[in-house]
Amino acid sequence: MKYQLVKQQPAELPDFLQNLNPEQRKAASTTDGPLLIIAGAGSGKTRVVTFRIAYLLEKGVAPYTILALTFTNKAAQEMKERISAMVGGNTAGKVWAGTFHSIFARILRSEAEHLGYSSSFSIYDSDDSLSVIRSVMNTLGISQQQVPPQGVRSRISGAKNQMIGWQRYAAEAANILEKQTGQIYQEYEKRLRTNNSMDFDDLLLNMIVLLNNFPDILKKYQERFVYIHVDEYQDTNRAQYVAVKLLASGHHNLCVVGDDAQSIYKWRGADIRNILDFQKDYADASIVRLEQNYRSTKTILSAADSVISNNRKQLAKKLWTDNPEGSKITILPARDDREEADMILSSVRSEMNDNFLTAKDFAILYRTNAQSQALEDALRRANIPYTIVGGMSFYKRKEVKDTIAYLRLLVNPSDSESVLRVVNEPPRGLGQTSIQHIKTYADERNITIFEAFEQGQLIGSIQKRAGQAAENFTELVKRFREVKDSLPPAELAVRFVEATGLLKMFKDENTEESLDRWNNVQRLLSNIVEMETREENATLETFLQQIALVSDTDDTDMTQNKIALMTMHAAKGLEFPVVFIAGMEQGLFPMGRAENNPEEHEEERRLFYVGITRARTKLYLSHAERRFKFGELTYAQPSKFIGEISDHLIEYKTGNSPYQKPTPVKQHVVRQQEVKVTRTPFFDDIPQEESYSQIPPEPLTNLRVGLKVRHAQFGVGTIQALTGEGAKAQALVYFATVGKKHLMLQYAKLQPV
DNA sequence: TGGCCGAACCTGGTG
DNA sequence: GGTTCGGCCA
Repeated sequence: MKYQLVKQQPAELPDFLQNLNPEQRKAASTTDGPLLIIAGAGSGKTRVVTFRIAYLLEKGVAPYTILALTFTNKAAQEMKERISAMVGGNTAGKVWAGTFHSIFARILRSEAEHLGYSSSFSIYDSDDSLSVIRSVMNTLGISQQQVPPQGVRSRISGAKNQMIGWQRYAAEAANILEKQTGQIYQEYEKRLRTNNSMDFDDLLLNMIVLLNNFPDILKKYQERFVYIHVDEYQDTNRAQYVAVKLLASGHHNLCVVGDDAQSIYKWRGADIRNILDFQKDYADASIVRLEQNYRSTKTILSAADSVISNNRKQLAKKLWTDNPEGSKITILPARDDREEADMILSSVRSEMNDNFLTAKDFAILYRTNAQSQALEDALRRANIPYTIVGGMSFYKRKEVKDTIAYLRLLVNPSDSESVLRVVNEPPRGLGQTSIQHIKTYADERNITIFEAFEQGQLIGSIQKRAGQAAENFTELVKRFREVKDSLPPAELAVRFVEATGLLKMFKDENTEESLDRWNNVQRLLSNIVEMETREENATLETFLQQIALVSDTDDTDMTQNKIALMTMHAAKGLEFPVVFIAGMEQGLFPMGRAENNPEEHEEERRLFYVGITRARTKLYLSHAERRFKFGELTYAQPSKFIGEISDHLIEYKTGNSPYQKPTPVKQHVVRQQEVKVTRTPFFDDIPQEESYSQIPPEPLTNLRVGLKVRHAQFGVGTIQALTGEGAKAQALVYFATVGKKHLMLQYAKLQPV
């Protein structure tokens, strides 16, 4: 069988393709024409795509004619690194590999004039969009109580992802809410235009407008991108689908990779039909199925399979593995979120000791970011290193956003959002009233806010002092705009931010919080310095574009020896030896609102499938009888998803918690399955501190499992386990030279390295 | 104008 | 539990 396949393939296939299995090899070497790779979880998808690109490069294809689109920066990063490792950084660096948003932003940046933007357009993130929407609603006199701005934003974004403009949206509006949304949508678009700004959705939409309206440009990019790859194709939305189709209709060499079972982004417009209908769209498409899983044990894979088989819509495929049976899936039933965290930690501890694992071998996954709190507390108390992927983003902090807004002012004078954001930060004596008058003044004369500020003293409706303050502000910005191109970006940014008084304000306030903010601003500024050393022709514009498109999911360093905490969404594409999925409860996972909606319910199930298949050797599922939500104690039943896993794959860890069952809480307000009480009664009843912790105390040394240490005789090794106390304390250390050694700490004198 | 306080929202996930 | 917004007062 193997022989025959080798014979079928032309002999000139490079050696490195021999490292792939027959299907993988077929996928990597089928370079011409449309190709659909259905890649099950853990089937070596990224490997195949990178091998394919390496193969193309090997064949002499020019790197800058290869386009690879991903959804996350992380995926793009990984792809670039792997290609680099195979063909060298020089060639790899020229491949167009990046997220849809970043690649399109790059193209739009250079073609901006065609669309009536300047190339220094700002990119608004969802918070920026939201504040524009709020401001629009104020102008239109639409109450934010009656019409939640968040909902407006998601409806507008949804429309944009379906490529529905405000005209059509307004025309098709079926109820008052949609009519109002249409109104806001129209004004919102106008604002972004005059601000010379695009939101995330515009990056996709404007790309399509560009390709549709300018045949020359379409031709240019169709010719440039000879080989196009799209990762996670099941997650593409309408706009992405159309853009890809336009680009690929030149050379028809479109390779899409995806797994319908891992489609978890319907809520942001992903259309699963894009992958289901690929063969209809591209009649001559080849299809390759990657069904061998190299990641997980048979147990984990069967569990994933038994869960996903409850979904109806699926592409035919059957994952299998040669990996061992592995141990059963362990359920951790906890009384509350705190005990859940402790049970997870004690499992971490015993896995570390029994199987010589270190922190980086573990991931704790959850449905909502809010769940990280209890887990973090426990990890901190136990002194176990951890890292949070995603969550409250550094770039979403107020002080960081303010700094970014200041920097945007230097490059994009039309960006009124940014002007208004920082004009009184630090306080410059320009309150809401004055600003409202200046806005009116600007509207009447059809000038930008910034221009109105420049004429501050001429504005009759505001006080002299406010007018002066407005002018001073513009002077400050203009002073730095003038020197913008003669200073290196980092120096420009540092001096400008210094001059704004933002840093001084935080210093003067001198509270823990304000110093923290000061630090964050410094951290952002040092990012510019870093970029400057990394890229030769770095400008403030490129910096702003880069940070507009990064999320915190991306810049977490997963190589550090830390336990990773993240949502299951953020975990897609990753794998860990041991995975915990926390919060397996009805109403939390699956989420409450998915309960009565079959489609959403199936999406939740696919998310669970993604979560399960992150695990290589061991999976734990935990649930709590009650947990804090919005500062309130809520009760829930274990998730029905647990019941979808075949019984023989599961074992229960019995609740052997030494702490006493708390006295029943008084005054329940019962609604369906949930019981809510206020926080106080429950916590007053039980001792606050570690009395019920199952975690053994930390050894009193600076040594930790996972730590690299030097031994006089054996050299450098890694601590696999620590046992005993005082004079009996022992470490199990793995040395590259001599293998595992049990060492008495009082004699061995291990030095951390 | 700006600071303080309570109310109301939030948390469903990403670029 | 945190954050943001709006109202009230100095």
